[in-house]
Amino acid sequence: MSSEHTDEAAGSVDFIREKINADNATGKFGGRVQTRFPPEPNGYLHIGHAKSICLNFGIAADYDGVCKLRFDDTNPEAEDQDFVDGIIEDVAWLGFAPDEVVYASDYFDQLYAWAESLIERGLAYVDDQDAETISANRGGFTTPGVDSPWRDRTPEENLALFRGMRDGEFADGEKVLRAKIDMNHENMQMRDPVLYRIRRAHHHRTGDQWIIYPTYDWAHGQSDAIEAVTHSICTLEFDTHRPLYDWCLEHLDLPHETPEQTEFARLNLTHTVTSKRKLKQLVDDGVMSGWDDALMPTLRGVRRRGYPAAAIRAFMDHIGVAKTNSTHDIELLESFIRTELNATALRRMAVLRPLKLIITNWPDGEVDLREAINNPEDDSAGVRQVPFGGALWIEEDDFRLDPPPKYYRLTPGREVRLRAGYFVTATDAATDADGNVTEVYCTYDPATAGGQAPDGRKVKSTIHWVSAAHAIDATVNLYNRLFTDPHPGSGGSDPFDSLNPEAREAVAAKLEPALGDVAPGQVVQFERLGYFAADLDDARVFHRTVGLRDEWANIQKRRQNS
RNA sequence: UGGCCGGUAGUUCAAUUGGCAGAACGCCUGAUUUUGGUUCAGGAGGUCGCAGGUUCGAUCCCUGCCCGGCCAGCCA
Repeated sequence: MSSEHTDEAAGSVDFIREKINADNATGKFGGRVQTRFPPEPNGYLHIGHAKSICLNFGIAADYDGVCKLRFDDTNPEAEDQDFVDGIIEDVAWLGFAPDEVVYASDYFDQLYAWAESLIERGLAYVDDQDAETISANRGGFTTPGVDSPWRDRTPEENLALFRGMRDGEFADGEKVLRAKIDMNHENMQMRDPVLYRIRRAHHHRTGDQWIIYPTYDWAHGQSDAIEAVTHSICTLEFDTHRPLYDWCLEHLDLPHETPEQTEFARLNLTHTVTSKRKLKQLVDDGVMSGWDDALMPTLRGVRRRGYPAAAIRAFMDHIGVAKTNSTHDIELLESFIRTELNATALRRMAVLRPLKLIITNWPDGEVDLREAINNPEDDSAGVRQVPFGGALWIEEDDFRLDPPPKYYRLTPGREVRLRAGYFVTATDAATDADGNVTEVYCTYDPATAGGQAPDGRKVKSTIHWVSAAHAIDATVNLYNRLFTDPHPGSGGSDPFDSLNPEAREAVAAKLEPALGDVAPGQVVQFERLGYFAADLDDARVFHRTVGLRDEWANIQKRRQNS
């Protein structure tokens, strides 16, 4: 069986695995473990779903069990095949292989048959009240509900009516099938919940075969039971549905042991939203170019953005699972992204805000090839040649006419290292009418080729550069927090009020020639700047995955605050 | 307003029948470094939601209260 989560550190497993261990100890499911990941195909998966995916597939792997991907497609109105295909893709991208891809709609026949059996047992009835009336008669938290006038129809009458619903004898919304439980139950879910409704909508899989569709409550537990799921793991908001989940299964003849539902807290992240509804709105409103916009917290979005699947998995492993409502700092996720990318990403040089640096004593027209290390964390990544000349692009930020305290970079009279190149000393700078630096002049020391002085003298900093004569032009998309509020929508506010107007910025960057060569989606480190992903479709576009930790930024922030 | 679920460093999670409150990320200091990155060493940071009670001893057990989340769709 497994190592990582079961025996490694007894007592440090999460409460769900603890429960599974307990079930295995009593032989409740004969030692069998089966889970499922059950998305509704009405949108694409987001980072919050990744927690559930890792949990369900992770548990199955840990216990040598089974985990299927099941589409909860009981509401045809919002669902479609594109979402199904996208979700299958996303799960695979995250690194999981479902034992099988199944659909709640596969079980429509069985679900229907079970509904008839419930009717025969006098436990369900057809209600003629309309939706508003049903809602009004449900009562409130402190007031009892009111029985429907149709609650006591005979099984025969109910059966005939239910078949009529199925056969198209009634209009949409004219009748529903309800469980007959208790209109006075303290749990609102138990006040005769709706089991079937009439909806003349085209279903992405069953087409027009059905005009009645089961509700979540009538479909979910039964689907679990049909598939022989043992541990049905869902999010906290289904907690009040658990008695209903159990009630349904209790009154049917099941092919397997009764599955048990366990709820855990969904993943929230600061400065973003993990709600399909809100993400859909961002797409519909045109704030995002699509579900796969690199700013979207969707799996497709973060993939375009360059988040490695392995880093997401490591993050999910780290945060664990509990019942405490929680919002993780998005910085924690980013630290996992950096850890993964630091080990794997090739280093390259790119200048995001180019400033011309002229080496005044460089031999006219000469081009030098400098050897640069591809990844200091990984010797096997090798080296590359980078062309060097008398005119270079350097980062605007790397030169100051008037350096603030603790500024180590280029400034008149100071010597710095050009990475893998030479030591240079700034001599002068040209400025425009507003005093902005337009060009910097320097001299280089030919004896420092490769970046080291034979006399052993040191420099305080190393800066990156790109040869002006060889630079590739590219668009680099910089991203900031999607929402300025760490908790968008907190305190009853409209989450969209805190949409960050500066969430994206595109700059015209200069890249070293080797960057002409990256594969679509490949993530590289632009030295001293961060990790950047080549766009999936356009080789001349890069997306900032995440910046490097930036101590200089911290120093400046501190100075500002003091 | 009733019920259910929660409340432990800034954040998220740990703490094996009641026994000196820990980790990760973030922050700070130092070392290393041809990335102000990485790595390494150290540091600051807690009224265990509050108040009572039981006990030699309570984050843990009991009672009351406070705060947060969820539930009154023919969404899932």
